[in-house]
Amino acid sequence: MELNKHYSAKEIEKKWYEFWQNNGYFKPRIDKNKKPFTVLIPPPNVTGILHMGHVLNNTLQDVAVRYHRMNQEPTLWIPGTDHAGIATQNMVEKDLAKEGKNRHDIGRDELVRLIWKWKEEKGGHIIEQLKQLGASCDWSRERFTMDEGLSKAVQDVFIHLYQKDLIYKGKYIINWCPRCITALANDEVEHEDAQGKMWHIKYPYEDGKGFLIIATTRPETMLGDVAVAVNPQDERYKSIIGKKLILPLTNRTIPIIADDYVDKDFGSGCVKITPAHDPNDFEVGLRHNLEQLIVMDEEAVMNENAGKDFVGLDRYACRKKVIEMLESQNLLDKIENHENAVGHCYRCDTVVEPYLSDQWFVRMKPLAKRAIEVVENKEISFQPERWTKVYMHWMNNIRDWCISRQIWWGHRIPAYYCTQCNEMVVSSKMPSKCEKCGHTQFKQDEDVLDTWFSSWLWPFSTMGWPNETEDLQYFLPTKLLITAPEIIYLWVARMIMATLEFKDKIPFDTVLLHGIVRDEKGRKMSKSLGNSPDPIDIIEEFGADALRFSMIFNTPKGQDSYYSDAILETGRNFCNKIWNAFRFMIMNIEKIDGLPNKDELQLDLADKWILSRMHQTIKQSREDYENLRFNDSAQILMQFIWDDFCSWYLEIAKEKFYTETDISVHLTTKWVLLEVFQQAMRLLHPIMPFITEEIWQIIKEYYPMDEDALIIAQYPICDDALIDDNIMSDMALIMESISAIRNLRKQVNLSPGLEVELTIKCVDKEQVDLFNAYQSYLKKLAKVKNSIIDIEVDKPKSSLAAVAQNVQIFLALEGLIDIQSEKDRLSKQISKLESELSVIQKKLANENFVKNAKLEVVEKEREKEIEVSDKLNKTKDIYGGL
RNA sequence: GGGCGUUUAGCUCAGUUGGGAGAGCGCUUGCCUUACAAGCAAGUGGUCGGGGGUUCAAGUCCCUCAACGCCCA
Repeated sequence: MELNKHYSAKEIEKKWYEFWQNNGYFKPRIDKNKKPFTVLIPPPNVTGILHMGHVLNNTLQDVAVRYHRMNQEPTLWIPGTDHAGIATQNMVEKDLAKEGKNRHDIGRDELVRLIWKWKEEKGGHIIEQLKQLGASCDWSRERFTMDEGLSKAVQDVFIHLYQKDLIYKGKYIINWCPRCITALANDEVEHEDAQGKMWHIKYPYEDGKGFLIIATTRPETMLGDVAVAVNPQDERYKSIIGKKLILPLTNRTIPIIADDYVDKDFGSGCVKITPAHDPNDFEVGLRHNLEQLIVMDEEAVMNENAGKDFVGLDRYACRKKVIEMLESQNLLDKIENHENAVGHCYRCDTVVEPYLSDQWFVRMKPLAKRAIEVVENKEISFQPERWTKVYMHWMNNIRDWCISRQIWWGHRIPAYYCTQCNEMVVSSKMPSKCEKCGHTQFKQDEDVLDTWFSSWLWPFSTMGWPNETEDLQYFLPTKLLITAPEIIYLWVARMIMATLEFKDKIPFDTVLLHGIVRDEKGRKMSKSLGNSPDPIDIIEEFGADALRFSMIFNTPKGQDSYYSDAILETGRNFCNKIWNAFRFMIMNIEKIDGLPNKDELQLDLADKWILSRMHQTIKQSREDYENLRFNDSAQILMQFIWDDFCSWYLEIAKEKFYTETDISVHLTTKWVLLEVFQQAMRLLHPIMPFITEEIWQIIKEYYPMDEDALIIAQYPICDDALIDDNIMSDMALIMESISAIRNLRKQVNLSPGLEVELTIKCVDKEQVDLFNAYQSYLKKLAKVKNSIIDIEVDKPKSSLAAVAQNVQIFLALEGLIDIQSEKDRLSKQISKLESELSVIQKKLANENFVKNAKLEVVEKEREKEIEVSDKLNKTKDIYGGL
């Protein structure tokens, strides 16, 4: 078999993805006696293209899914996309704008038709990209939030909640994006600290006797002021409550009122009240029965209520003009710098405007109650655990959810108004007759629902709800949700509430929250910085496996991930290492006919050692996968494959293949190589699915295995009986000795091929036997020609020496050593050992330590004392002998 | 203003009930040794942010200070 010297992912990855898909391996193998392992994809935006955040999120999910699938659990990963109301409509409106048109020119039906067309042609591109990444979703269950079934779910939920009085319509202050021309929910607003100004404005008293100073960061809203409020406890202002002020730039007079909401210590202690343009003022206005004067339109342009000087001005132009006019009238007291958090639309980054309008809301408090309980009683757990507090804090202070959006793309609100008497009916279809006035003409509510209003149903709408399906019975609750903390409120918390309300079940029992992907300087990746590489370019150049491994390896559980081209090399190099180890194995085993029976194996030290190490690795990797510590899993697997298997076992295998003549040794080595390699591929498959499937399938040609594909093969199970501590410690001595010899050689820059003679001074017969039995390892790995191995040996004159555990190793090199540098090296080592020993002895001399510490800790310390002092004496000995 | 988090090697970070400081990358040195130079081998490198406390024992627990980051108001 001819294999390339460098691993090339390109042809291999596509081939295996198709193989998996064509054989239905992504579908769950349902077994009613087993608990399924189900994962819900956080549905990406249908307009989205894959970015590094998706790579991290979906790789984590795929690792979990593949691990559990191999663990023979019925495993299901449900994929899909959401319709992303504002974002998707924006895409099409942008195209329209190029033709000089807007949505009103073409009308609602035509716009919606164009968006569907856009979606069918260009949407869902990200799904194909996820496949390139290797995502093993059950694509036969792919869902879209505007599918018929999911739309039915949205409608049913709306009607149900309305009937339970958990949905209401009303005129309230909401966050308004004047560019998207729609309402936003509180958590769709992103706050950024900005350096702004605080304007101190003089409001003259009606009676002409002086001014009251009002501080504001948004002077343009003063045109909508209907009062000024002070705190009733504020001694400074008690006497003026009830007096009237003249509102500058207008002809209106406004009252001074008292309200506890006012903070005496902030600004001047007097607050202008603008009920139609500030959420706090809105509340004050309700308490005092104040007028709600709207001075802006839906595009944040001042309307006629703002007065003739300002009508038609954009909010910022208006602000400028207000300031200029106040200044010219000498009504501006002072201007201070002031930092405050400014809300921005999460879709288009426009500064949002608090805006009074008619909207639909979900009453959240009643829904939150059980959602708090299931987290409190640990039915649902967040990992890392600290997110529990974040969740609880939000849930305990939850506010009503504004769900209506003034756009056209989305689920239209199932509310109908009689065109005669305006009676409202919430219903799944248009009523035929008004129960109030008998009229037969109705008009549907123009608004659509927030996209999250469909996403929060994802755990059960994807499984066929409102129909009572077998899927719902079997797969709900799902097991693991993997997502980013930024949508813990927008999505995670709401899914918990909805699933409890409509299915009386939790949606999932574990939520893993991961960090964000940053660039090497720690900056968030963003389009505007241009620091976000295209994952597809990376996959095409290096392969999905390399990308996946690098991401997993570099991302500790729950932490941010730092991406740079440098970390990609880890994955690429590891692929190449695996590939070449495999190539070496095939080249050698092809020359050996047959396979031994298991009972014919003649396992030697290295064979038993690598099997021991493998079972330790199996145990550890299982633990790491179970605990969602995938980076640790990646690390120990790399260590096992690269350091133990390649650097030690393969090197020893060379010696066996090249110099041993005993056929049974060759057969045993062949078997161990194949066994360890195929197991290693199983261990690594969740992280690197493609290269492992490729290699495993070829191994299968030489080493029969029952399974048809690695993706569904059994994940290795640790056999504790094969972890042999004696073997481990014998091998450790040999390995340490080899390293020590290599170190000695390096000190005098011996040419790498030159074979040397050694004297090895052991402490007991067992050691002598061990070194005698495995001289061949030393020969291959440390280029040792002959050795004198015994308990009583004369150390050669002028020799380099090293200590490995309690064994002294002498390398005779008469005339070659620089005595002084050797003395320097040894004295450095001696002082290190001395300080180590003194720490130990101090501990043991401490009565309290011996009295209080656990027995095994004290015992360990005593052993250490013997070990270190022994090593110290031997090193001193060598030093003295120079 | 409230909350959460971070601070360990030059860089990015692990370190799970307190008990001998680790990884990857980087750096130094020597090697194209018949799997791999995307490699091999040998090394260098840290008063675990400062201070205080609990304990026989603290990177780990408690208090405090500082810097940075995130979320919410």
